[in-house]
Amino acid sequence: MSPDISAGDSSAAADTDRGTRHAGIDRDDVVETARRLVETEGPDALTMRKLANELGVTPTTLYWHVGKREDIVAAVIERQSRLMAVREIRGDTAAERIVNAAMHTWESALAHPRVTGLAHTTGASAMLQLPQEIALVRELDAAGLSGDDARDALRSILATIAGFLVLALRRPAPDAPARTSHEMWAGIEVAGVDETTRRAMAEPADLETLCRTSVAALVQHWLTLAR
Amino acid sequence: MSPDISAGDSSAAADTDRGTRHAGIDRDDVVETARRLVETEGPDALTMRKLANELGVTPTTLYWHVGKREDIVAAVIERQSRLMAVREIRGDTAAERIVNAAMHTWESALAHPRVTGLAHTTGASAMLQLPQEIALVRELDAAGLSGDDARDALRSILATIAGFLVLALRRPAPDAPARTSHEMWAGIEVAGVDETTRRAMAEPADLETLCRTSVAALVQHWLTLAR
DNA sequence: ACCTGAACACCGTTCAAGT
DNA sequence: ACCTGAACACCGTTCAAGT
Repeated sequence: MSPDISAGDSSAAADTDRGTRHAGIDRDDVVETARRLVETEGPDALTMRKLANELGVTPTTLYWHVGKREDIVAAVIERQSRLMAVREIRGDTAAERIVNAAMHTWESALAHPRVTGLAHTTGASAMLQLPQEIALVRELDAAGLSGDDARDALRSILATIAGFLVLALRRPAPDAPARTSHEMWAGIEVAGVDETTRRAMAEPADLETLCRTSVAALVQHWLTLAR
Repeated sequence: MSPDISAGDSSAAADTDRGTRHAGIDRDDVVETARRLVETEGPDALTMRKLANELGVTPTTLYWHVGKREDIVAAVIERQSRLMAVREIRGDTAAERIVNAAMHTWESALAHPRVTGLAHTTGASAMLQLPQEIALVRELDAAGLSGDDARDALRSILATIAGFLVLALRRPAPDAPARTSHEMWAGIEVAGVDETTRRAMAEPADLETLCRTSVAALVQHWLTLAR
């Protein structure tokens, strides 16, 4: 759509022979353009031809500068992880600070849903949120959790957040029927379950609140192992 | 690979004019063959041409009997969910029975990793595990959790299990580098983190044990709202 | 060193046509 | 009613060739 060929805000690499046989594109331009493409149009829009078109080059050029699509995806995620700043951690008690640090991964994921989705389908979410993960480990350590206990607590907390993120980032295809859990409960009859319970099941949950509550419960559990 | 054209154990639909212009295929054959294809070769192997080939027909025929690929996927998952029997729930206390019921979703997912993976990428995991979900709600109800509290407890528990399943089902491409969290921790230096902690982070976790522990902690939390 | 053109082996989907 | 053949608009990737 946008005829904007130049690759944005990278400081160096000015207009060296633009328009000649050399496009003047470097690896950084490819990765950043790919990242923007994902962020604005979603993971499916990241095709070699579309990306090449955006840069004003041929798909083959991408292979020379970066590599195959998988490599471009990895580079995009690594770049995005550096763009996501680690926010200041607040809280008076150790538990509060841990929950706060944990919810930072939730927030930064929701702030970039499409890149997060890409990372998720590629199995590279760990790479994307490594900085937040480190910050979280520091808080666990400060609370007296170290070694294997710290690792188990970390994995437990992050797995739970990841599970909620899957639910939160699911953008339903506008036509498709009954995919979410509460939609399915709306259309069934179940024996042995209270009717008010069944109706509650048919309502969507407040995922953010529920995620925080769940994480808090886990933190409370893991802190019993501290010191 | 296998030259087995006939579509297995569906009772009706015998050999009506096999080999003529009518292939004698019906909707059930398509869905079951698709399901087996996913189970043996994974979600990526489910292409219209490959599935048609397996059935000895043309891709277009699939559109007549079932519909587009998305429809076939939905039918496969719905069929698989009926194939997965709900196992008996054990446990002396209410908490034990809830954890046991919850872990049934973990086990049945791991028993069919490829179909689960397909359901996961399609956002249809809820459809796949609806029977186990209902069984779990019955246990929550029996423990004195009903209405909104039961719903929140259910979503919390299932999200956590889903998060762990994502980790457990991730089959790493044989070449790809450092994708998992512990692999990344092996290759970095971090200030402010204990060295023994860092080494612990570089070790993989026992996901099943950790999942059960986490679910148990959540159950303990939610049961405080019971009655 | 950097980039193009053409080609290969795939996809999902549609549509007219056959029996 | 059931199925085929041909075609369209896409994919990722490779490879020889150009400047």
